[in-house]
Amino acid sequence: MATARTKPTIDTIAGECIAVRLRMLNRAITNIYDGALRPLGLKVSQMNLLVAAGKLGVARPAEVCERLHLDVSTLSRNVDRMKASGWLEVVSDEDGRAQPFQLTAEGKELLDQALPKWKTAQRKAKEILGDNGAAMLAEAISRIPSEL
Amino acid sequence: MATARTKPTIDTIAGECIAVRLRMLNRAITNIYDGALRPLGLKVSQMNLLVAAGKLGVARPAEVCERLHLDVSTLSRNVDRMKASGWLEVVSDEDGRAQPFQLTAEGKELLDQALPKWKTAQRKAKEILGDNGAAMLAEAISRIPSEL
DNA sequence: ATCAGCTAGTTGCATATACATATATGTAAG
DNA sequence: CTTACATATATGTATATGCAACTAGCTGAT
Repeated sequence: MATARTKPTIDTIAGECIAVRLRMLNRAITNIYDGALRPLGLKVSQMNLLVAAGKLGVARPAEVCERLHLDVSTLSRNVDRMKASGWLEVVSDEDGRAQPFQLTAEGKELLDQALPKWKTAQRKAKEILGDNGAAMLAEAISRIPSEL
Repeated sequence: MATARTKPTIDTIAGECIAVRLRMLNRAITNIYDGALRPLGLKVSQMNLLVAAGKLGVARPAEVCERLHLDVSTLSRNVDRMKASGWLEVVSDEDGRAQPFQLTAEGKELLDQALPKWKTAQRKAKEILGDNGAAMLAEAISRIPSEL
């Protein structure tokens, strides 16, 4: 049953686990942005994709996934919903397998409307993370091993 | 259409958004732990609850949620699955509304088996976050406003 | 021209997450 | 005691996430 060993196991993980803390912080921060964006019917995960599409102009799913460390199947369905909302549209491509997408005019407008809401959330997030925290995030991301 | 304003909006959010970065890091780190724990049929979110239950002895859902900044409805269903797996069990309580839970012997054993897998993942996570990053997480969490 | 293998996305399945709402129980005011 | 309110948890609905398996289209070697 190994019960005797369990207590130290619990203490070790509870006291040190990075995943537990990072996930907790992620929930709290995500809720702040989602709350701010809710009047627009937009979630921060979706705003993220609007920005990525805007940044790339024509966005290839595989490229977006690599940049965002996001599974392609996740992106596929998130893009579906956003196409249904009229914020993204597929662009035709030589390669018959490709499904590159871009912002629609509606998507652009939504992004502009999101900016003030985002600023409010961003300010709150900065209060929690501090300047060090924000800088650390960027550094840590640069150290994520690229897939394979 | 506000298209002229869209470009600066995109650049501002893409360059600075804390949520985008935190969520990206969260995905990457969560995948590391989930990958390490997969042979046990355990996810890091569930390990988190095993540890919380172990730490509290008898865990009241509301208390767990407050500590972990987790919605009660989320916890409710996560605990359901873990009861079904035989890792958690409900404890009887005076208050008829309460559904406090605790680790089963099986849950304790699973935690012990998880420890070496966790250590592997924790080492990889530390390489990404660094000591500063790990310390920052704890500080940031302490600054999350309590609900209400 | 063909077939084997690679690449790009999608679909099946399961879990995690949260808001809104519902249910059940406890508690206090009268 | 009954009613009104508060508390603890569960349920309805929707999105996000990732692994496995699948489909469709491209490419190169024979």
